[in-house]
Amino acid sequence: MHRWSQLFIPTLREAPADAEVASHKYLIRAGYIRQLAAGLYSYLFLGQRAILRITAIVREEMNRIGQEFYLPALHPREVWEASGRWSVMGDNMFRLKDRGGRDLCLGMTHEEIMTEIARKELRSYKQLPQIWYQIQSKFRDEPRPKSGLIRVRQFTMKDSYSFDIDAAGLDVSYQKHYETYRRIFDRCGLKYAVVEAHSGAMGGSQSHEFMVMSDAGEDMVASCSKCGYAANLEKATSQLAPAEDLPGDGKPEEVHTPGMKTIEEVAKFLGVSPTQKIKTLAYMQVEADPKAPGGKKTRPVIVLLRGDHSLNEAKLTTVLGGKEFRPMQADEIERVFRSPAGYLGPVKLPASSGGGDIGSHTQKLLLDSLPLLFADTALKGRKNLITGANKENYHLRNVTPGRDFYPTEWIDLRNASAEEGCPNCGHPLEVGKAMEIGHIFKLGYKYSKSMGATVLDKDGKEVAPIMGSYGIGIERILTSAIEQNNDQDGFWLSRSIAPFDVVITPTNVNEGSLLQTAEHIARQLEGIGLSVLLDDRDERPGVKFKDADLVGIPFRINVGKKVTEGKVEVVTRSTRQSQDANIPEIEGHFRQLTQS
RNA sequence: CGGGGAGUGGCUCAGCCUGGUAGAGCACCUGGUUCGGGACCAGGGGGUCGGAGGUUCAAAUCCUCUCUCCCCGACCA
Repeated sequence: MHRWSQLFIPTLREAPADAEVASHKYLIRAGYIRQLAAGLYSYLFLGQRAILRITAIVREEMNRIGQEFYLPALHPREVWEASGRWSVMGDNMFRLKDRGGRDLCLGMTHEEIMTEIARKELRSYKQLPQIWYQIQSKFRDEPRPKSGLIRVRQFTMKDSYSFDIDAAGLDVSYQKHYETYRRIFDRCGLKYAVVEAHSGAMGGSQSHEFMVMSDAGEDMVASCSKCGYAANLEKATSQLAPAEDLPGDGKPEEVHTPGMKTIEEVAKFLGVSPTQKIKTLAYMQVEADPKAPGGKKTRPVIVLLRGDHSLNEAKLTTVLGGKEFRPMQADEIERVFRSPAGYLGPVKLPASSGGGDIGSHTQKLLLDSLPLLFADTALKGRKNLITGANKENYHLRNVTPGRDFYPTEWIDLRNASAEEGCPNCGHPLEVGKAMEIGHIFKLGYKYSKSMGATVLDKDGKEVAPIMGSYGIGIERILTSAIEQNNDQDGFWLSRSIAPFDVVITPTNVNEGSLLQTAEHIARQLEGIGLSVLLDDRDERPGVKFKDADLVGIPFRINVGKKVTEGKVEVVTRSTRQSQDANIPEIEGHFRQLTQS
């Protein structure tokens, strides 16, 4: 048994001023962690015990489907050059040089290292499938570490990688992870949602995120309480109530809108709803091109949305095949639209397809740099809309898509929002903040092909294995548990991940009999496999109760006055329910408690 | 990187505007009284006021530069 008086559990009465979210405050106050620098934390005794219990669960479940490796955190540049990510990762990667001047980096993830092993060692389809995993530190030079352990620069990740001969095999590996993740998070006692995730530009056919709904989170999730639909807002879609069109059959005509630049101003001025307007957003796609001046090639990207909608940048990234984009600058807007911002619209705008006028000679020669015009599906089938006239102080009315302009593509580009209909069942969606604790991802051939990993298939042909990658943020299991289980006095963890199962609090250690009884109970409970923290400190009962409430241990036994009647109090931290138990029956009492 | 805030003992903070012997509460050490929800009394230890430079007879306080941390945004395979 562990005796509190001998341990280092530096609890704090007050939270440090710079802690904002519950998990940050309580991890510090409960003596789990201490900060070393921005985004870098030391895990003290209780914190490390909780982390160890979490990793034990993860390891146990992962061992059912995969094999644990241990990989270097320090990687040579060449491996990351091979996948192309040495440059892609930019400032997010910690980089250093060894004494010989060779470039190294600290691993942000381990796709490259695992694929390198596969490349060198896997020869035949007969060796597939493989699932390899590790539980290890990852390093990311975050632009802004925050919220205690939620976003940090060094953290522990369980990451696994699957190698299969074909897509059907990948489906199986993916499904195994899906189920394993559910088991892991269930065992950790978390309430979570599995959501469809944005899979990025590169070959990601399928991706799920495991999310804990929490205001401390950094993602937004749209969910339907009726049918269970849930998706990251980056990916979520919705059904819209039909919007009313303005009456008439007229052709586009200019209206004078002096100084009216925003959707709201124009709508109010003309007495229409923002839903009857087209919002025109001007972006510039940016691509590296050694031949172009400045090494960068740009192309205008124009996005049309219903006036009351907002652009989902993740969706636009997907449409652009992962290329970067940024808002157009004023001079670029003038050049493309021949109009200042505030009066932009798609009518008579040269674009890469559709029937609009193709402008000047030079533009024809630069087909490649013609603007891309994407229109959100919410505009499809609408008529008589209002939009900018590409002329200062003028807008156009009676604009009908498909007649007055022709988009390059109709595509879903808007953010779904609360109260819009679930795409599956139409029930109003809910949108809330969430913290990502796990992510499973079908990588496809990105790494095996770029790094040249191949095996021979049964026809003796060289083929690249198809890969998946699957991550769990170990610390985030702890932080999300605290975010969802805390009150004024502290937090409580599920027994599976708490540093101890039970804390025993003799109210006065100077009464020898109380301490002896507490020790006796401790030994008995350890006999049935519970881990016990005995608070043998010579402190007043109030202090010990406050600390016991603070540090996340799910059960407490008060050994006090009632010992004379042969009883102790058993308190369940989450509910604060207290029950008297006869000392000789304490084992049975706990057997029951810990089963439910 | 843009915007905002903060660095004074281990923690929370006052003092700064208006320059003049560094403070409080909690924590810690000693003794005593207490002992079921963060006790009380008495005594005590601990701070080059983030750092550098400057102004001044004199700087925690005024000026310049700089470092660090937090929050919002941008960013986030």
